[in-house]
Amino acid sequence: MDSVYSDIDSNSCDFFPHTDDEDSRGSLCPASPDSSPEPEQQQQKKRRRGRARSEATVQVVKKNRRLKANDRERNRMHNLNDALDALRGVLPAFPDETKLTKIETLRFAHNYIWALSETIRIADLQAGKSSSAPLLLSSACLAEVPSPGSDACSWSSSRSSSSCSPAYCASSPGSPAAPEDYSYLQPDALFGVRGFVPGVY
DNA sequence: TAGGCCATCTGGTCCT
DNA sequence: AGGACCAGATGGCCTA
Repeated sequence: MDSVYSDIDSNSCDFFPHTDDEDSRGSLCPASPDSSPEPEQQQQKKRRRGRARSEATVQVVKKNRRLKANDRERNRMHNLNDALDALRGVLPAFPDETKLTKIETLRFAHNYIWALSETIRIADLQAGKSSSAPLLLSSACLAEVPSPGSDACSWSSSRSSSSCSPAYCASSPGSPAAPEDYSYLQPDALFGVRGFVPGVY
């Protein structure tokens, strides 16, 4: 097995066995700040030693760096997927138990949060309380969420629907359903996430 | 077989 | 300088 750094070890300074491309060659062996100026011949010698890495070694070093970056990127995406799984875990389950896709999960979560907020708001109104208080989700409100399985409503899942679709009206969304009932809290109604056709579920 | 979803790789950009 | 983040490309798998 050929050592990645064999070339470096034999040709560059021991303190900076470093890895970079052509641009950084000049910094391979920095002179100590307090060192007095050296003869031109010695300086040239050092420059030559710093320059002596082969092209193949540079390629190998770059490849290693790429592999490392790939590994980090993989871990990053795994973390992202773990977070999505956690999010799926706290959302109401679908009747057919099929796993939500990533985009479906995000849209469902968005709608779910909106619906829970609506629930709180309506509950507050019905209780004769002021609705000016900030909306906070509580376990009592979560208990309002009915079990899955009802008529589906549908909304366009197109990306251009950010302005008026209930799914995207986060601050003060227009109600996707009659404000007096809670049917919109049911999973099917929450999304249209799968482009559900009414009556299919 | 086409289309959707996904994982991975990759190069660019931004941030610390 | 190195890591995080992002978006495009690519190929595999699955389903209608």
